[in-house]
Amino acid sequence: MINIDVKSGVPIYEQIVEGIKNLIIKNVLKGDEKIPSVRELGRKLTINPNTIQKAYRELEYQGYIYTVIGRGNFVSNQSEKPNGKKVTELIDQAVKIIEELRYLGIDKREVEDLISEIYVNEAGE
Amino acid sequence: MINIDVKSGVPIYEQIVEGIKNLIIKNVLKGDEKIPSVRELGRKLTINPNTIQKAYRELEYQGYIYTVIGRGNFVSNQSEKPNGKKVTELIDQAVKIIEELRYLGIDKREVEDLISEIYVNEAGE
Amino acid sequence: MINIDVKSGVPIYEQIVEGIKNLIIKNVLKGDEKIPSVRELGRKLTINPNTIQKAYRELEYQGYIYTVIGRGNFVSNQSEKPNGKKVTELIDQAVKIIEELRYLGIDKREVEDLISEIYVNEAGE
Amino acid sequence: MINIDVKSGVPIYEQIVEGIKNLIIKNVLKGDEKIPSVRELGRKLTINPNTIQKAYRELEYQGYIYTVIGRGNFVSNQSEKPNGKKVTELIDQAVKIIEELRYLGIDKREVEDLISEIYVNEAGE
DNA sequence: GTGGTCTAGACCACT
DNA sequence: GTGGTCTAGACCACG
Repeated sequence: MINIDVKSGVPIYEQIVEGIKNLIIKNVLKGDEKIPSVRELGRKLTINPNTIQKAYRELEYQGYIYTVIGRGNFVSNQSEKPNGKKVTELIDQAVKIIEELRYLGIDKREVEDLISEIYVNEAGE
Repeated sequence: MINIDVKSGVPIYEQIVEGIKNLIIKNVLKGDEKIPSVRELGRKLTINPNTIQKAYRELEYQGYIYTVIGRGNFVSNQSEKPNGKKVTELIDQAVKIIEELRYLGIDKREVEDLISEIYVNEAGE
Repeated sequence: MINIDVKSGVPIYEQIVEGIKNLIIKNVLKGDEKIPSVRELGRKLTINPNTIQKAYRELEYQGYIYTVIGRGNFVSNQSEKPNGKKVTELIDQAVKIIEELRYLGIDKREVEDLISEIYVNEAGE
Repeated sequence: MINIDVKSGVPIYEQIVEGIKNLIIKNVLKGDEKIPSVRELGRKLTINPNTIQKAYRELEYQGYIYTVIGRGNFVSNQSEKPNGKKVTELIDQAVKIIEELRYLGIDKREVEDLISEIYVNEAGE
């Protein structure tokens, strides 16, 4: 379910963070669902469990999962996540990227189409 | 014109890349305009010229500036920039961020307003 | 009467210790009063009796309850509790926390108000 | 400057966090001052640098230090620290401890004396 | 079996 | 030289 590219230069733990976050955002992993144990995922991806754990700890800090010692890691319920600062940061990032796209000749229409595609399933959740 | 924050955790050379790129995108620095020499910028920002050099090499690689040996570094003309891969990457990044914003409860309208703000000056350039 | 939050990261047995200790301190559970059996509390909180057992052993070690084999667990009388080391430890903890509060800008007045609130019912007990 | 007790049961990295935090709170380490590198402190305390780093990362999360890659770790300026949630948590902890002290027979006067001792140097900073 | 901590040792990126 | 990442392997606490 998660693809790791060790040659990409992106830290492995970060790829795992992005991968799991993506599964949560796409609603493949749902609230209170158990995610693989550090050892299990380590075996599957042939990655050291410590690296997985670093990823899981980061996900916990960001509010996407919670840990129950002795039982495993679970997806947080969205409603419990604190937003605020996080949203502001994301918006700043989005603005920077869209400004660059604009500079490179992508016009408003194309960007709006992108947005529409992302929000297309809005009713369906 | 460029603000460096050593405490941010972002590598200094990368902050310089982003800073200059931003000036180019915002059209403060125009095509074929000369940008400061590595030594000059190093003095101004009290940063090691090697770090500036690294940033300039990265900007050149990304197609934002070109170097004339013995004369200095200059802003590329937009038309000369290769798009393709770069645009695709940026779009991927944008999609990921907007998906996350959507997950965090930001609705379509708010994102569209953002886009409109960025593209507001489109005619005027 | 005791709230367990498995997501908090605090071991469950420790939450039970704190919960019961709190009921004793707040005088909800009084000296020589019987507390629920490990099985009974386990059923109520849907927690493994072994975990409750561990909590009770810890409470007994700390002097808050005593066990009569075959009869159950009972709240100790305050006068029977050994102080000394325990009090010293608690004071050390309190000092550390208040020093940190001071560093974070909380002034003496605010801390004193806190104390007053806690000791407000002193006469009435 | 920091005493580590490997037999205490308290994780080493946590003892380091507490130790450094204490030096900062007591103003022994001042704003923007460099703290020992992970390797240096590791050598001094004969502890693995990875463990030191874990402690430093935690201190960074808590806002007590900041890291400049390639240069080292530095004490944050107090004014830059965000408070809010942290203060509330500390107050909750303080209340619990003082309630327990009260139960164990420590009277209001003794606790107030403690506060006065902690705040005695207030003018001197 | 689960996560949490720790060590030893290695390699890389940043300045 | 500094921090950042990663591995391999070990031991402990929790439930």
